[in-house]
Amino acid sequence: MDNNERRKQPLFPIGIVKKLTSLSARQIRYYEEHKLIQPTRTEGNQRLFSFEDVDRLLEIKELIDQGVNIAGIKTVLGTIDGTPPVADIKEVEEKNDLSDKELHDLLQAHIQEHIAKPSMNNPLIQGQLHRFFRR
DNA sequence: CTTCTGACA
DNA sequence: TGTCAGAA
Repeated sequence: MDNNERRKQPLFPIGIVKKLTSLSARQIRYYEEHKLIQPTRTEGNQRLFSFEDVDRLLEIKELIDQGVNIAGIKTVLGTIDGTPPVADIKEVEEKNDLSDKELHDLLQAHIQEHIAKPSMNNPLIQGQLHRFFRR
């Protein structure tokens, strides 16, 4: 059993994750709905999070604290089921109040043309995010 | 007692 | 996002 496997092991319930991330259960469930994380379930339908999930939630929290909204977070971290991180977001510079879908579609179109490096934490991205994805 | 889903004075 | 209800 390698370390990567350990990181994916479903281990803790939402109560523990709340303490580990300082996020509310409401937020944690909300981020799951938006495919930012993918905790497994127990037989009783209870969520079980892995170290990997906690790490992602920590990254999400950082962005939330920086004032980045869901759309912005998806742009930086990408979703669990596909959407990779994006780098260039100049295209949305003027548009500041896009809905998640509009922004998603706009970014997807952009990705088609300028295939960017899926960097988990591109300094250039984070530096501009607060300007384009302010709540 | 803890967590889950759905809903909104 | 918080919080309440009703169920598991």
